[in-house]
Amino acid sequence: MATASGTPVIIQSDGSLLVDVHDPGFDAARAEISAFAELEKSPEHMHTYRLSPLSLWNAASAGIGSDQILQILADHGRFEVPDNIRFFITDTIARFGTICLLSSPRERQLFLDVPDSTIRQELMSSKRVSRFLIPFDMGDRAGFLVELYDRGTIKQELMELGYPVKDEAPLVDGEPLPVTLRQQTLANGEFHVRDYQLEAASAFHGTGRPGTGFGTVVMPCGAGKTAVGMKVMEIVSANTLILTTNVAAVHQWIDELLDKTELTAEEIGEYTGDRKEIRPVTIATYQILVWRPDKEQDFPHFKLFGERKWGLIIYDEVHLLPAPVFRVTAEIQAVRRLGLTATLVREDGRQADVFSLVGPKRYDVPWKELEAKGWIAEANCYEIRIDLPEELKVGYAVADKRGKFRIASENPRKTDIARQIIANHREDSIMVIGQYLNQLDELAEALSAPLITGKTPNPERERIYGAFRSGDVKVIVVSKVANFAIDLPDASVAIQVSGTFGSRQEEAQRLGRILRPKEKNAFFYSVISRYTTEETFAANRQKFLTEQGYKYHIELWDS
DNA sequence: TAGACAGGAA
DNA sequence: TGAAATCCTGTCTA
Repeated sequence: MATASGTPVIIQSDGSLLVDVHDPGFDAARAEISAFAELEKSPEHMHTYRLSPLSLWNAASAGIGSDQILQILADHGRFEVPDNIRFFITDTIARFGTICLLSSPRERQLFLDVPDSTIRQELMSSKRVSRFLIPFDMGDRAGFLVELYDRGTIKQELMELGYPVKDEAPLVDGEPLPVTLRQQTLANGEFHVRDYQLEAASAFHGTGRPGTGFGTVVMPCGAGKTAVGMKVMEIVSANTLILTTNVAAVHQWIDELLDKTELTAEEIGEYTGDRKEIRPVTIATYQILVWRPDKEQDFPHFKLFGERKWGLIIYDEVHLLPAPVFRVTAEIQAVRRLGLTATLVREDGRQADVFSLVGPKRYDVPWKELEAKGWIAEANCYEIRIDLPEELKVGYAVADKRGKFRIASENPRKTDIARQIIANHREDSIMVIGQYLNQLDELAEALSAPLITGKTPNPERERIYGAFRSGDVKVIVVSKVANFAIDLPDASVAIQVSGTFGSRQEEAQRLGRILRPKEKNAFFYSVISRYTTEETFAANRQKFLTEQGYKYHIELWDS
């Protein structure tokens, strides 16, 4: 048995990893095991990670082998790795690569290389998979022929069966288009792609190695995912389709491309509700793609994918990729695909589809590392727990689940707390974020701060943003627009008074909002009603940040 | 041609 | 679990 210090990980035979937060080896262990395990729970003393097939396959596709994983577990493990886990890891990792997709001598068909005859039989006896397969021997290799257009679907189906396909079939280059990054931008002077952004871009492209050129890059908000995208565009230098979540993001991509690449305005097209330009570089929203006149009909804008010979498709915020777009994505597996995201977690559980159809995780960088290097601000996270006022307690007790959450969220004492926090940050720009419009109305009134919601007309928003940016206004109150609006100015303090039911994404995004002014420390306060359902959901929301190494300071305040 | 607004969708 | 925001299209007005 190893020594007591520096061995924070307890590996259990159910596939969970318990990690002791107080062990001196905690930080080192967390950094290493997060490459192949997902954080499940993170209460104060003991964090739980889980080994899943997907978490292991992401590691495998990044070139991490089972020997290396077992070594890491041996190094940090307090006890020996249970036998079944040892087998689970070796077997699971070995599955990645047992089936490969290669080019075949036949035009319009690919070769599925399945060396193991038992697996070949298993595939043939599966109804869902066998209809795509034509038994075929390529030289001395046994396997199947697959139609080119089934490339994505077959990967999806095999993943379902527990066989992630290593896709090494060639990609098409698309219509060439020279893309050159500027050293000197029009707006801000010098422009350098940061070292980690370069690493991400080359991890994605792998200098043309088979099996690369598609995949996902995971990076926090504010770390410059756009720069990674532009670097990849430069490497690929072909017609590019960029898909984003909203019109503001479309405009931001266009502005960035004009500012930081030699592309001209004539080469860049906007494909949204407003305009339908299709140019060598085209930026579209997901929503226009999934729009259709009615449920019976097909998606008319899917034709965008066939309008040009795209050499690269960039999926911005790939964790929000709508389900129907997966269908098209399945059909365009020969095109290079880059997914960009701050988190691979999808609340709809379609992580496996992202893996199969966009590609495995090629690169991620821990927030804490960027913070240490000074690229994003240092964050202090506080959870402040307050009591429900006596007069609301009875109402709370008799309310149903959603009623409880709402009462707890709208706890009127939060106003006072917000006021106190603001008083402690006289010099800072402060954003108060919440989810219920009534509550925000009252808060804005009480704090005499401007309020921005979805209904706020654009000119009004601009005016408030301007005042906030210049420092004339120190405090603004914002609704869920904060989750979407990318033109929102930076703040260094955020006070969250209510949030969505346990959405990890949302918490991450909101913290990301305040990490940008890197010369200042950032403060993130989450105000929670004590002894209510809100505590449970808040705990879930925090999971993602704890996974990234942030520590929440929990404080009890009474007003 | 641009905007404002209503209605539906996911 | 529910509320809110967004986007798209179509229509009307100037």
